[in-house]
Amino acid sequence: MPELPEVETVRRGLAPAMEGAVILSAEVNRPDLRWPFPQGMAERLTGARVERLRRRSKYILADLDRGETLLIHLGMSGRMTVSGDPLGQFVHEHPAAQKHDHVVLHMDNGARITFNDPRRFGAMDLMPTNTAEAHKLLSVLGPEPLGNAFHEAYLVARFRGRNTPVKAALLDQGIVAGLGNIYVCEALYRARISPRRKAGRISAARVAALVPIIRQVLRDAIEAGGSSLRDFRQADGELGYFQHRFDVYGREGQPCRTEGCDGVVTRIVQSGRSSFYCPRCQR
DNA sequence: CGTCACACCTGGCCGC
DNA sequence: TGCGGCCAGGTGTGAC
Repeated sequence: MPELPEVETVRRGLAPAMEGAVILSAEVNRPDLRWPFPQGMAERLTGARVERLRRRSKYILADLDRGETLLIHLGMSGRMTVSGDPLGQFVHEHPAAQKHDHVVLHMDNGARITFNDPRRFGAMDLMPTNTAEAHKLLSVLGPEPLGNAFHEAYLVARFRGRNTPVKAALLDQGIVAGLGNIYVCEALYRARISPRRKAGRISAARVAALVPIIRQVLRDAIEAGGSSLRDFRQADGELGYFQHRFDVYGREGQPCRTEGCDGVVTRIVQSGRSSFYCPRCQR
C-alpha cells in the first residue's frame, strides 16, 4: 500500500502525538509481523521518550531518548493511527480494538498509536540510533528522491548499461528509494516514457527529465495526503486524495489524458506486477 | 553482478 | 449464499 508519499503523510500525522511524548506501555498482541519482533521490544519501549520521528524511504524511524531507534515499515496493508485527542486536535475517542491491531503504544499525553496490518508484511525493529544507517533494511537503499543526492547525472549513470525495463529500474530501491508501483507508473506517464523501455536505452536527456518529474509527482501526492485505495489511511483515519488525480494507475481502458492523444490506458504485467500506461504517447 | 520467479499473508471482488 | 480464482500500495531470498 504505502509508498513514500503515504509514509510521509503518516509520519506527519504521528509526529504531533509522538514527538516529546513518553511511551507508558506497549501492547504487543502477536509476536511478529513479517519477522519476529526484536528481543524484549515491549520492555525496551516502555518508559522511553520519543525525541524525533524521521522517515527514510518507506520506513518511519522513531529516535528514542535511550539511544535506540524504532524502525517501522507498513508493508502492503499497514496502518498507523492516532486516537485519544492528545493535543485537542483529533475529534475521535479511542475506537474499539480491531482485528489485526498488532501493536498499540500508550503515550503519556493520552494518545494511543495503533499499528494495524492485516497482511502482516509490515515490520518493526529496534537498533542503536548511531548504527541506524547500517541496518540491514536501510543500508541497501539508494538516495531519497526528494534529496540532493538524487540528481540528473546520478540517474543517468545508474541507468547506463541496464538491460532491465525502466519500470523495474525505478522500483529498484537501491537506485532510488521510496517509489512503488503507483508513482512509477505516474512518473513514467508524465515523462512520456514507456514502462517497457530498457533503462539503458533511454537518451540521457530523457532520463534527466525524469528526475524533476519524479520529485513533482511525489510532492503533489504528499500535498494531497497520499493515495487511498484499499487500506491506506492518514494517521487521523482520514483518506488521502491523490488517487483522484491518477493519470494512468488503475485507469485501464479509459482515455489517455494527454491533450490531443486519442490513446487508451493499457495494463500490462511486468515482473508480476501491473503497469498502466498509454502506448500511444509513452514511448 | 543482473535479472527474475517466488514467497510471505489476508481480504475484497467477480463470476459461476 | 458459497466457492474458486484473481487481484492488491512491498521486498527479501534463492536460482540461474
